Amino acid sequence: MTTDTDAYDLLTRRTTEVITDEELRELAADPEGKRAYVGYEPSGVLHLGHMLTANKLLDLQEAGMEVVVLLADVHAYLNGKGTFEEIRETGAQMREQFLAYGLDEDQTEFVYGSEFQTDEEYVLDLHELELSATLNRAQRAMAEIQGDETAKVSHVVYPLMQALDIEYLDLDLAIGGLDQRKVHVLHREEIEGLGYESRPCLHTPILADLGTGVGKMSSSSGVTISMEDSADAVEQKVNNAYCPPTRDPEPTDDGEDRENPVLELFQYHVFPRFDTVEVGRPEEYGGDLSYESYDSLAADLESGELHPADAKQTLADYLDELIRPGRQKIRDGE
RNA sequence: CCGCCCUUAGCUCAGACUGGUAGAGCAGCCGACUGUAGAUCGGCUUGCCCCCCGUUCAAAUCGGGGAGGGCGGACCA
Repeated sequence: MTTDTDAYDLLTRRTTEVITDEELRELAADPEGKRAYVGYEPSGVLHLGHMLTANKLLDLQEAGMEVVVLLADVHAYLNGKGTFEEIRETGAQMREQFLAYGLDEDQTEFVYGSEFQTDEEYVLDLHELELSATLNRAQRAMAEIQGDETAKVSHVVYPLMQALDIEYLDLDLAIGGLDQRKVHVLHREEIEGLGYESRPCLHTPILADLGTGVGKMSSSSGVTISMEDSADAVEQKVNNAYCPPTRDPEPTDDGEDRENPVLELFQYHVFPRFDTVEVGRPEEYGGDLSYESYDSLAADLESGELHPADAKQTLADYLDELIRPGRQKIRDGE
């Protein structure tokens, strides 16, 4: 049994933005049976970015909400990710990996976009949106998501469909990384013109690039950690990560903001899934440590009590544990 | 449909006018230094020069054809 404030806390913890706070509090007052979703373009392997929003889904399930995972095959197709056959297939793999990661099969509804996005009613609503939304607006919403750098007509249809999905999946809440922000705002501002009600949105952070702490960790340009990675690969990637002993690294010489990706991974991936974090440390450096919260670990890293090298070794071990079931599943599937 | 511009290393581009089988910066990799990474220093890798045909002893470079990409083509100024 949870109280209202507990539910609100569960829903909003480790998010960077709530739109709007008022609407979310209303939802948190009675979350039981309410529906939330995240949409993913099926891509080969589940990586840390997917898992980050999945962690939020786990929070929502804990609060009693129903969770819908949209396997956005039509969206992926519109974004030039391959043929429908290929996309559907990777969608099925993705579903398995989400389950292996820890989503409860009985509490999670997996839906392919193509199951409803070609219904006549949907398509006609889409056309209505095309009529009311501005090209410029749709393109800006799409800018962060778009794969192909040359804008196609499909790219501008894409965010409009997302706006509609939130209605057609009968949701009470939309979840997404902060890169989905403009799409969600588009939904909120345009959907009412069709006579529907806009929904609140919750945005998770975008993890910083592992190697530099600058910009976002991108799966396309290489260094993310995915379920395909071996324990050794995880260890190597983590060990190569940028990790000054602080939560707020100095900006680069070019003035770009930097994060500490190692701490981010502790905060958003390790602590949400483990109650305590044990650091195995050689006697010569002071012996083992144990943490029950992200803050205490981060504080020790800043004070020098916890050396980055030990933090990294620990992080690699825990990430590997998170990934292991999915990795096993991938191997069994081959 | 017509016109102009672009296409060379993973990325941004130089080299083309005055043919002699290719360069820089960044990235990447390796090593040194730090009990991590970064910074710093030292070293290293990489190319169907978009494709085809032609001229030539010799073509990234010149000529022709083609492909892909970008931009433009009412009026006003």
